[in-house]
Amino acid sequence: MGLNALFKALGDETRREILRRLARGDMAAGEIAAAFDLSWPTISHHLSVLKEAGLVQDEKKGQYVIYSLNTTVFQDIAGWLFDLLGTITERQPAKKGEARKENGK
Amino acid sequence: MGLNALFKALGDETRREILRRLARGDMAAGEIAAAFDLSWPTISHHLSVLKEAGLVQDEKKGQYVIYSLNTTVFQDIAGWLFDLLGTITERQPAKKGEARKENGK
DNA sequence: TGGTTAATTAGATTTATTTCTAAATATCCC
DNA sequence: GGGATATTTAGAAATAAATCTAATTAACCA
Repeated sequence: MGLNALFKALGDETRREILRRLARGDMAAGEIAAAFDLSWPTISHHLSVLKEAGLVQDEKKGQYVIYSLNTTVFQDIAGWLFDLLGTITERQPAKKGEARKENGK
Repeated sequence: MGLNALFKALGDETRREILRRLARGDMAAGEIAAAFDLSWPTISHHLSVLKEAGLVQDEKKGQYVIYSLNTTVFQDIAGWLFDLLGTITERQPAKKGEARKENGK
């Protein structure tokens, strides 16, 4: 369920904002939490969703947990996008006014 | 909430499969429903989610409702992706082993 | 060791989402 | 018009998601 978790993770404004901040540089969990008007456990939960989706990584550094963006999964998104757009361009465009009735298989 | 609806819509396997089929060509609602092991109302609901997100369009054609992919919103996804990746490349890479402690504002 | 700071886990609550069946609406055709 | 087909709307049930407070775990420090 890679793409599912990925898109679900991205379908939340708070999580996208976390990613935007991590794009500027790595941050500790508490530093991230402080940037939002939400409780720490809530942010902690969002971070775990992002981590499950492969969008971020974490690394324990003493008493801190440093989060960083994992850019490799963006290839999955791009790949999915290209697949879909590729499929579109493959099909022959019907002539204007021509009816399509076949639905292949 | 454009991106929110967009990513949420994409976070469902059934809906992504609908998009994949529409990428091959326009289809009537019933034709789509027939391709899945789900009830018509369920598919109808998924179609409305996709429509809300701007991923598909519909057009009434006699007694049929023909759905088609709306490719323009993919620019939104690509734009969001590029923004994020752009932000990453903007930041100067820290030298190996060097600690980052600033968090900009 | 004991206190303080950092972060997560547990458990509960509220709100969304997915899915169904049944009913309603719209269009076609005779 | 009236029946048949296509699709959506209504309403309900089950599951998942977002959020909170309280409690727990982990690491530092004096």
